[in-house]
Amino acid sequence: MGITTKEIAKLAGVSRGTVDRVLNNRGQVSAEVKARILKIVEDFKYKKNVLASRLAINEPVKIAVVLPDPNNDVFWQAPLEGITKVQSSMTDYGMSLELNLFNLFDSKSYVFAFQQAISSRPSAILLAPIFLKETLSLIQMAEQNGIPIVCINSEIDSKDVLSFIGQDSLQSGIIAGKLFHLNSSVNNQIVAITQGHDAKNAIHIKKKLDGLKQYNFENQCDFEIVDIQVKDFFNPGILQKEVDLLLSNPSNLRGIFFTNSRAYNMINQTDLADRLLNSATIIGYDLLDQNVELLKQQKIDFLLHQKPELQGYQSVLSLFNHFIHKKTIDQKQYLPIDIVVKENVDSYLQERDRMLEMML
Amino acid sequence: MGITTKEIAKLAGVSRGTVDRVLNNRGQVSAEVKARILKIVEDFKYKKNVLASRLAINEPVKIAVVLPDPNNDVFWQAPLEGITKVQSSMTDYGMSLELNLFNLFDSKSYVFAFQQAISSRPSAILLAPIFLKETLSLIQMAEQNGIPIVCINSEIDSKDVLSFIGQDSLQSGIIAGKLFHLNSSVNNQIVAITQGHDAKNAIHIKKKLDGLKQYNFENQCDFEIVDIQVKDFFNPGILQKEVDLLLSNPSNLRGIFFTNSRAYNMINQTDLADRLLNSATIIGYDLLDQNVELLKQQKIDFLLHQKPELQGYQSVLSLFNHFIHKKTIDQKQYLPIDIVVKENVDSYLQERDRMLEMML
DNA sequence: ATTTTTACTGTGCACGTGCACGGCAAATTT
DNA sequence: AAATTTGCCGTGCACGTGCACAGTAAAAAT
Repeated sequence: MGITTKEIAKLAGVSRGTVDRVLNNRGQVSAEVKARILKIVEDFKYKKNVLASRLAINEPVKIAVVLPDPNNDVFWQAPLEGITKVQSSMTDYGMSLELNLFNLFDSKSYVFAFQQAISSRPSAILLAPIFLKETLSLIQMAEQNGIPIVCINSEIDSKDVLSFIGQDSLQSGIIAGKLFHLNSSVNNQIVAITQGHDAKNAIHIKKKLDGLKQYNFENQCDFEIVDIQVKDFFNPGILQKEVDLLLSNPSNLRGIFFTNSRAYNMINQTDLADRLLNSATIIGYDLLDQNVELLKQQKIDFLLHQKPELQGYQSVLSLFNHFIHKKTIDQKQYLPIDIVVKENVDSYLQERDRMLEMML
Repeated sequence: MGITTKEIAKLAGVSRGTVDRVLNNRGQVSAEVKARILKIVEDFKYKKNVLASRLAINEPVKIAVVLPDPNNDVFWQAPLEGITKVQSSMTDYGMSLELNLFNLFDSKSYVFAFQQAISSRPSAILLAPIFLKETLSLIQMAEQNGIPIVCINSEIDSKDVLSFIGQDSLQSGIIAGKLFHLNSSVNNQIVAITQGHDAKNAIHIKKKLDGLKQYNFENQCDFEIVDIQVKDFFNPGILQKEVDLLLSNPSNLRGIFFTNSRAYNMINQTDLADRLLNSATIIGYDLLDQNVELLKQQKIDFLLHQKPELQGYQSVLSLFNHFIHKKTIDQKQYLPIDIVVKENVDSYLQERDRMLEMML
């Protein structure tokens, strides 16, 4: 295969130890010998054997994972699966994960989980920065302890973040606008439905709305975009009341934009779909089982896929490249914005399942 | 991290060699000792360290790659990049690639490349089965030599194929139908443009057409679907003549479906786009530079992305899992059918570039 | 002139697994 | 009873790299 340090040593007429010092910049080598060795390295395109290297180092890299508990919100099961599935292969390379789950609806538990993570002195923290305010100071704390942070799903503008892995939310809103635009109905009212809780904390949700408005503006669509904030997505009564309000006036409705992954809640717990009868375009997020079911029933027209498993996988892989392969990793890793319809949803589901199996 | 064979040996009161014989089913171990060892393996959930294992085996796995030369058709550059980029990481694991490129338009060179591949006695062959007739007997020949085959891009129905990695072409045609359907124009003529050369050999192109027709039928769209076979996609004169023919009669044109990746050829070398002025939906395949440019100029409305780099990457990864990790791999690995529009094309391009960097 | 420092370079063990070889009793054959 | 075979087990080297330690000259200091 490739040339080894031993062979380099023989060619250079020195011992392997000397070659090793040159390769790892550990000094203590005369200029001429160093040059001679580097020449050989160049000529024979020496690449270090990562297997042997990791085997020799044998010092574990611990990653602290700070994510919402999937028991509070199914969405977070996917990233977690992506992360844990890849774990088994990583242990060979000396990477281990430590989970610190928190309650999505309790900022206290968020802070606690984060502090717990820091105090375990990990090599890095893998974070879903749900609570905006609390996050910034916590990130600084990690920074002071020299612990790099990788964020997934929600984008945080901080230079102390090693990398963000997730979707470009603005662009995703723009796509939503485009999809509403494809429908050549004369109606021009678009209702964007947000969860009250999100509106406060999650900037990425706000960006989705901005994107929608931006598309509207740039393409002179003349859509009338109505923001609706629903306090409790799990309360059927409240949801039904919102639906009644929505459909009360003579219908000018062109589409509904669910900004989070809980479209299924409103559609399944109200008579929304029955009363609309495909007269409006419905767009939601994420391939949760219930959303997929509604997509196949044509009660949802488009799902925007955020590839949450891939977010988990890719974040771990990035840290792997950073720590093991010493590669530089991109500060922003925007995942593709997949447009999922009834006809291609199965292909995405298959990909997801296979990905979780194949992961190296 | 995990328990090692040495530790198992100590716990079982035997030497590491004995543990090794049990783990690798090499016999020569008394039943009681074997049971004792397996018990410990169970209890401590022993997992072999793949790094050390590969390092010790040190026997290369050679993969022969039989693909069209990208110089004949740009499309094939992408799979090749996916394959070669991952190569560097694979060498550590003892996998090496041997390229056998052939001329896309010359079946002789295809047969030659394949035979060349077989005679190099590789562990497996990675194949783009372009020429249908020739392929079947060649596959049998490989089978007789005990060389497994993985196919990409074009699906071959043969049980002698270890795995197919590519798109579900039928489903992809269905998606095209859906996209034409979104446009609520009254026009109902859809023109499918195929390259004469493809029509003869490539079953996956035929399947795309079948998919389009199937959508039309199942959703009672009443589209009039017209097949056009263009002999030479690289001859501007012929292309222009086809366009003139196409736009001669009073326009009932709803959309144009380019079944291969060469939409850019007809659009750039004729006045098609100027005369249509967005009155018809244009669908093409693949994110070639020129196609992307046309998408951004709104001269193409949708591109169906086949993720060719991923095809290359995933096929090598599958072989990796098969040979190194001894995993079973799926016989059909359908990639997702990505719907690419002006607004999300950049996200796909970014993903592509990043993928080629990140590959483990 | 002897010791100490400096500037290098070589040696050897470790990481975990694969595998060839050798050893050593007990069972079997001559 | 001696020789051979069989079944079972341990030892030791290899893979390629990291790293601690020892070693060896020449240069500098005493």
